Amino acid sequence: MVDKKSKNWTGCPVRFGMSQFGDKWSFLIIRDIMFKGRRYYNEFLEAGEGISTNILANRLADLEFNGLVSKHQDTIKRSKYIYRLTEKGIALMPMMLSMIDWSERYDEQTEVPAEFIKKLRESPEALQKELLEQLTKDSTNG
Amino acid sequence: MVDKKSKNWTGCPVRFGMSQFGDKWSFLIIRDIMFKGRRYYNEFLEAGEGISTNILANRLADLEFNGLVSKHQDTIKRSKYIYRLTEKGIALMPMMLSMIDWSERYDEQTEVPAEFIKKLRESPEALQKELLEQLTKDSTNG
DNA sequence: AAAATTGACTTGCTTTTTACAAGTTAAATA
DNA sequence: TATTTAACTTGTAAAAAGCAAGTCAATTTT
Repeated sequence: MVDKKSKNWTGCPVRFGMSQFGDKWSFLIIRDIMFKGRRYYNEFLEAGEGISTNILANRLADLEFNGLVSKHQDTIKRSKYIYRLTEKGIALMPMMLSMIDWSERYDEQTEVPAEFIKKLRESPEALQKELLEQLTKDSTNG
Repeated sequence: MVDKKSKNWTGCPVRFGMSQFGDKWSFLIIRDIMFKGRRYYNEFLEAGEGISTNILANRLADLEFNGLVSKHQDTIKRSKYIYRLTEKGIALMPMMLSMIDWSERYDEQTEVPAEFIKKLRESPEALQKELLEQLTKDSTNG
């Protein structure tokens, strides 16, 4: 959990960030939506890192509560819920890309595609625009 | 703790990042060194968020183990230890600055100085260079 | 030189979170 | 009508965090 109760987590920007999305699983969920096109509870579960169902539900609720993620019923299949990044969530993209850039440098076993990293370093604006379109286009649902 | 045992945390850059610095306290320690000029155990303790002594020791050890932070005896007062960011740690600056930029936007009670945020948005290179000099100059010790 | 203090932890114990397995519920198929 | 799918919830054990107190070496003070 990312702290809710406790004192005052506003003010300092790093502390504020931590209170909004500052735990491992939140980052991974944001990654899944932002870069992997995942949008359903099920898809997050199958992400590979093995998050537990209760933790996932909890983190999605936190992220929604903090306004980073929105939750809507799927219009076609009403038993499903679509999770999306809000504008506030999408605005984390530069931070996420910086992290990716860093990890590519320091993880010897990085799996970041060479093409992606090249684009990130040579024309970050273009890459960001591309990713943003992916996030926004959104296949009619919700 | 930021996971040590468990499977394979390399590969995915977000997952890798989480394994290297992916918890609240680690971020706050990095902030303290990077932006507040703190370098001693004591100074981290007094940071205001109230980290426990054992957790602080543990996180510093993790960060050192991961090569983000270095630890050296203070040359003047040998009972003290100086903690610094390594190059690898310093390389997180763009990510930290992106987070600060984001928080300034979304935290209504942000305390980021207007001057700082202006510089960050108008001439990020210059700001980064300034901050870097602060980190590198380093008052003769260690 | 002895006593007190500083600085950086470590230890023990309680509380809070996380992880894992199993169960529930509504909606959509078969 | 009976299954299956999708998204959770609940219960419980294990791990991590938080808190207070204690250790220990290097200063400083008396």
